[in-house]
Amino acid sequence: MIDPRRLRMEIGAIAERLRRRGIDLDVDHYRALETRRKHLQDQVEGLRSQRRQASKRIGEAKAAGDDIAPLVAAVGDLGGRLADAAKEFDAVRDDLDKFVKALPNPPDDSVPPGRDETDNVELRRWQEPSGFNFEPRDHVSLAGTSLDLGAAAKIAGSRFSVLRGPLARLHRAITQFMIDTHVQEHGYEEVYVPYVVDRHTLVGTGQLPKFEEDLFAIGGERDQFLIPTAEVPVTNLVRESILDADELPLRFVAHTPCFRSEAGNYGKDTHGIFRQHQFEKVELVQIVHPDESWNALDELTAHAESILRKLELPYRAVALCAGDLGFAAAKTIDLEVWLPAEGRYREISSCSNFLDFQARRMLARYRDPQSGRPGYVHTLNGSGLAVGRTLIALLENNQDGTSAVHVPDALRDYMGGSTRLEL
RNA sequence: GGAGAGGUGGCCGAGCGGCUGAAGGCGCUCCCCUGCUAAGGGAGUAUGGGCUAAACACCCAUCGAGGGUUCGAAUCCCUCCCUCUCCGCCA
Repeated sequence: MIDPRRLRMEIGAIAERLRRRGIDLDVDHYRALETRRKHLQDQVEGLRSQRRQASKRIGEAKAAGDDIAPLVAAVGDLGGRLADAAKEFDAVRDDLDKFVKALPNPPDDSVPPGRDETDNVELRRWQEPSGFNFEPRDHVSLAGTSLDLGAAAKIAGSRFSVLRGPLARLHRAITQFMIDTHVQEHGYEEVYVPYVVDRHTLVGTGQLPKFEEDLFAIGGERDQFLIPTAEVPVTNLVRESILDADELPLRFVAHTPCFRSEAGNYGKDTHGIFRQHQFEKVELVQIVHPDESWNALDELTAHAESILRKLELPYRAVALCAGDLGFAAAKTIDLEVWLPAEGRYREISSCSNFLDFQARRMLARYRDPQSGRPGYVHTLNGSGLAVGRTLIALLENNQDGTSAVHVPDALRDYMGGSTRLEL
């Protein structure tokens, strides 16, 4: 959430920055709401103050044994006027709140301009894709009977998958390897969290109120949703709290399934398991001091990159342009892995700095030891990595023209010592 | 799912419908005293919002959440949520 005070004072500048995202902020609408808010708040608080004084006097008169009837009469319809004004004020405040909560995070100045992914800027590459002296097969072909999309469709519908035997094991091995690496080498604390969250939690990280159609609602009596990413429950761990400055940074790693309805993505990536309604992800989340978040973004991105390197997967890092940025992010670095069958790089991790945007929504603060006052923390997260997509990348990059794929050294211990996976 | 108890400030814990943003204690911060330690004395110590260039002051809100009664609600009524104990069921 954008700081309401800054919005009030520098709406023009903020509108300018949001324009980089392709957002046209309705400044007049905002100003009108804000003017009414100011007026009504003044009125409501004034009336409440009056009521308080009057009630206090009645109390004192009563204690003194005086007749309170005239005093009560003098209050008149103050209660009624207050109720009317309060109702109006609440409505305006709710409108304003909705308006502000629907505004995305303004891009950081370092974010490249552009409208969509074609304007993203490549930052670096690691290992050029190795050529094959045969036509590379895609992951569906390589997986063979270990990937049963038909069975998944039968029991759940499209965009779900069933993995069997060696493929299921590889999927699990990848997950364990990633968690262990982040815990042992990068200093993250492993957390296990609910896969179901309530509305309030999703507002905290920014999925709601704007993107409800992308989520899986539990339905029935319960106003709950399946998590679209571990970011949601894990970041909300610090919701409505004031942390000691020396507790920071908090670094969490969580492995969870992720559920996305992705209503707007029909017809996109329909082949194989690249884009699914349910997928697994190992997620990195950091809660940091506001001075540290840009450093933390570099570090977190490097942590995710180290997984790709250990798995010997060619990748590149890309800075998302302003128009391609997610709602809550001030800046995002995507990691894209090389997929030989597609002959291009595809997203496998997305590392973002949200600054205080989520913290403000969540009321996640820390105590500044200097001033003694609470300040908002900064939050970050990144996939480290998406498990299903890592699986795809491993199959496709490690094929050798046979029915088997090579298992990288990093995974060998997790695969019972196997160097090759027979599919 | 059934029965009961309870949700108050960082924690513990009071709180006749009015003077309670909230007693008291603990903790924490600062100061004094003390030749060290222990003890002691004093002051301070919620969050959000408004106002402000900003701060102070001031104003408003908040005692699980939401409604209601009342001139006035932490205190009364209703609904919901959560925690704990016992029983049942169960990975």
